[in-house]
Amino acid sequence: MSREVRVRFAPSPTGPLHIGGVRTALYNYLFARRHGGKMILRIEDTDSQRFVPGAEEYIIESLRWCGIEIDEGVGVGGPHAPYRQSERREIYLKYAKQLVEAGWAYYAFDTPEELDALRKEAEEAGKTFAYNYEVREKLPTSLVLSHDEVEARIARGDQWVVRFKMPVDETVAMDDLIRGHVEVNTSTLDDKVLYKSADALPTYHLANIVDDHLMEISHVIRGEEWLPSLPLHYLLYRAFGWEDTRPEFAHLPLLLKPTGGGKLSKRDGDKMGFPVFPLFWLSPTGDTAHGYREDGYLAEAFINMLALLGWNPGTEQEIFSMQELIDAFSLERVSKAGARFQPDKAKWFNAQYIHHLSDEQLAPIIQPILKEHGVVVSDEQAGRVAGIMKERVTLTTELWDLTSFFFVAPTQYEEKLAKKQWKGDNPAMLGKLREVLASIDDFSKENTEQVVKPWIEANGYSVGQVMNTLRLALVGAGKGPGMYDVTEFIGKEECLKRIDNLLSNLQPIE
RNA sequence: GGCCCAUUCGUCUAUCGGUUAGGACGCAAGAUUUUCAUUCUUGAAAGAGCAGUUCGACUCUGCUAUGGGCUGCCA
Repeated sequence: MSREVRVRFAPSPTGPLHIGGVRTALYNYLFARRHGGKMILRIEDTDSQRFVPGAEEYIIESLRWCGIEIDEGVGVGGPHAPYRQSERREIYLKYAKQLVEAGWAYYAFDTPEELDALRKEAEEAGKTFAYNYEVREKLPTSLVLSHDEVEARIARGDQWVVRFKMPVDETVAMDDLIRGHVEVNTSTLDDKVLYKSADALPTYHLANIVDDHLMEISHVIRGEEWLPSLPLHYLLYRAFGWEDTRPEFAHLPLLLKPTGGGKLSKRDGDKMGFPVFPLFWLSPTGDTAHGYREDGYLAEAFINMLALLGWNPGTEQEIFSMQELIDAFSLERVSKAGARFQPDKAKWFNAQYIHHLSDEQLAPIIQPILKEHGVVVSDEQAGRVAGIMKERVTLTTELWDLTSFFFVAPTQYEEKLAKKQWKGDNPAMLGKLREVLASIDDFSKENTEQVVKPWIEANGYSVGQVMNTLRLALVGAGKGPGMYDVTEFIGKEECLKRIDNLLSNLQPIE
């Protein structure tokens, strides 16, 4: 009885995919994988006005980065190709006509300008204009025009649209996998446009139902903003006679702004200082937007964070690999209420992931950053440095500031630390420490510590005093790992050089 | 305005009629520490309101309030 699970992610290429869209794609993907089904990518480019070049490529690259694999669709092909709606035009016209012939839809000849005027008029009268059963027979449609007149108008090139003839006073009973049973009376609905002659393309509603049917989609998992059009979609399945294979629906809660009201929008990111897009975006008009990838997030952490925004496993586990998400995912555990997006939590997830990376995994992440700053070292060395510092990394973009002193001697000294350490006996003490270090042959951190520690005690210094003065010389600032990690990595020669630098370049404070 | 959806700590959430309402982020305090971090411990912090149903409601029902979505020849 249960058929093959086939889900689709169907974005419209009107700009970069934002994280709400990524989450929708992710839930579709998890559901498909969980049930051994197929994930389809369909591009819904039925709005010729809002098409943005590059958006489709951006969407595909984003999904790839996130690890969301497409089984069938744009970029991969498949048995139902083409998967771009603009390449399926003839299909929709045929179905639109079928609906008109069966009496489920009609031609309407109003112009957009005329409708705008009607809306304005209604608004001034304190009402809302709705193109519905109350007004459709007063407007120039095939419902009132003679057959010949309709034919003549079409033949002479008048612009027309096909509208759905919404039934009057009927209850549509629907079931949603997340929200349960929902009922709506059709009299509250209007006659939606299904097809427009102006660009010979369908609107979302028609294209969506036709393609989901043709592509044998079993489950439609999409954002809650589509819930209001679900009755229309149910009715369309009925009008086409496809009710027996109508997919099941699941409407996901929306992602809300971190503060204030409303759903997360594309502009929030730069305004509030966090990315709303997976990848950096450069629009054809030159506008740019931050992306998680370029801002230093790991795809796995990003996905983990997104997965838990609106879904939870019912256990206290928080860190999930993609495979673990697949194994644990179910639509029943998706919450109903909108989820406020929390940038801080995204950072926390990222830090967790970075902390658990091995030196070998860290190397390819830090290498490009080092190269950018002209540092050429082996993967082994790069990984080692990243490994030493990873516990204080939240975003990979911080890696350079955190590790630069391993490769580059300080050129200036942090005032706060200098004030605290570069006074009293400390300059003299550092001079003596230099001699001690100069006498050491094995600069491994264990050995250095073995030599220096007794020396500190024997001379009555405190560990903090010695280490922080040394830190001033080697790092130049009050940050970084244990000093023996630093001495070992930079080596004896560099170590002594940096001490000499400090000794000869900075006047003691006081 | 109309229609629809939702409502547990500041935020993400657990709970599916009987719990000291649990966890996580963030916040605060303490411990560790060689700086910065990390880590650990502890703490503050919640059932929108009002009626019902019930021996008993966070959980079920209704109303109100609040939030959100839709109301385009956009998706």
